[in-house]
Amino acid sequence: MPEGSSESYSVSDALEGERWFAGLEPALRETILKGGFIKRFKRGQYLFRQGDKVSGLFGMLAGQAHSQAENSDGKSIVLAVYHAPDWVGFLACADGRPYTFDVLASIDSTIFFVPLPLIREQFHAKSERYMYLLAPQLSSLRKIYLYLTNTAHMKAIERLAFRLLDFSQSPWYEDGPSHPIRGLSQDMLATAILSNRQDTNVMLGQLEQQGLIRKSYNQIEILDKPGLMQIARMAR
Amino acid sequence: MPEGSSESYSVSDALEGERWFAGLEPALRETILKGGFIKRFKRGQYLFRQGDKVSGLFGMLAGQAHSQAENSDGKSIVLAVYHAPDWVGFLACADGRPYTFDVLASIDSTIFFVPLPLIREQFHAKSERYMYLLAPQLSSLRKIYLYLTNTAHMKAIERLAFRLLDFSQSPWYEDGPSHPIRGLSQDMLATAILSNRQDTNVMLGQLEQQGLIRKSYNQIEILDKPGLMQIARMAR
DNA sequence: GAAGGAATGTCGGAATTCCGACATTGAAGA
DNA sequence: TCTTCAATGTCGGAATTCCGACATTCCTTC
Repeated sequence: MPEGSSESYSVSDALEGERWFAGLEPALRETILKGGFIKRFKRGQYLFRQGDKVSGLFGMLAGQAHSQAENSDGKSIVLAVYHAPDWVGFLACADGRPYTFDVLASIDSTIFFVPLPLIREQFHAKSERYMYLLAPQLSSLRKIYLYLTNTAHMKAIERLAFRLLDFSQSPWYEDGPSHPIRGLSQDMLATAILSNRQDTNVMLGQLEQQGLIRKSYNQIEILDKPGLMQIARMAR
Repeated sequence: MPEGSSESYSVSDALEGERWFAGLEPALRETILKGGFIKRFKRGQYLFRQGDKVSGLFGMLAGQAHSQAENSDGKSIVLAVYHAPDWVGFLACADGRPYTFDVLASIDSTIFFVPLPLIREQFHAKSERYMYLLAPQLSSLRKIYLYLTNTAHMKAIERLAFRLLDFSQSPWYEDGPSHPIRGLSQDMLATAILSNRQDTNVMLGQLEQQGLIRKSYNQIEILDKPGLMQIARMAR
């Protein structure tokens, strides 16, 4: 994937594949493409941090990012994983309040940045467009309720299967391709399923044994989505 | 608490105490009060069910309701508790999609019902007002992220303390009074903290021993909010 | 006010999760 | 290539959670 070119047509191509962006009016899309610019993030570099003032909206062009939040003990948990061409930062952009969690590049990434003033001008100021900014958040809320309900009575391995599917897809839509999960250690994955590093390591081994995933250093690939769904009790 | 009178001035008084409603323009408040009506629900009666088409917005006048959702095993978990003068049903009213969870009266309740057509006419059709409908949802989303982060590494008793505080207050705002939690069995409470009936029973006994709560049949009263907050690691 | 069902209280053993310790492997930089 | 540090793999005992079983208490209804 050539991620060197910054001509607007390639950015456009990358982002048109994303449902939210593709659903905007052509003129608005054009304005956004003209008003934003490409930023590169090294692995571990923050797009924004918990408590930061809103800076804008981020569109993943290549690479991968993830969100995490810290509790009062200083332990952090991974909340979601973003792949190209997902957009990141809707919540804070929608209500203007500070970001509620960190988002950082899981691996070196290329990201299209749309500054807040442009967002305000195009969405907030034109109230009929405000809902575009909010719709993804409402769907996100529904998804979280579903997550809470489904994982409530699950064993750790079921939560693991559930989360692997979750992390390999867009946080906003159910369907779409399964990306490999890159740049996340088993330790970080463990925080996302309310488990621990050691048990997560063993459970990943079991899933690999069954041919459902392939794991390597800082990376997990989904091989058998239906198989994982069955373990995650999305069937049964 | 006299809940017999249905004259509009008393409904108005009851609902004015709620921040969202109080924040609307006076004319809009008046329209809502005129366009809605009082409904009474017996304990266990549903306001709406998961999958139902949106019917409208519900304002608690007296009593208590709670939301719950069922997983694929048919086990349900309690998600939130609503006291007067909380409003219920924002999410579905906001995006028009079916309700994502059940809401039912925990005890006999008096509720002010605002039909969907009126909501559409007053909020959706006037796009500058649409954000009023959405703001509570965004705050709800932030709260859930906070919840996920905080409860991730907690022991059951800490989650219990956290949830007792949660359930005794409005789902939408941090501050406000601590209501007693009524009509919820220890079994139902257990589902909300990912624990089981037996252990929840013992833990409630411990909290009562410490003078933090008072429990009785189907009811729990918060006696020492700061004490519970400390256990819930909202201090420490 | 008696009967029936739901909710609470209590035990104890099984299953699961937690977590320190230590060896091994992989990646990045000098 | 060598060094260093992060990530993975593996054990085993401690702590916690799960859950069947059964007695008791409380509410509701007839």
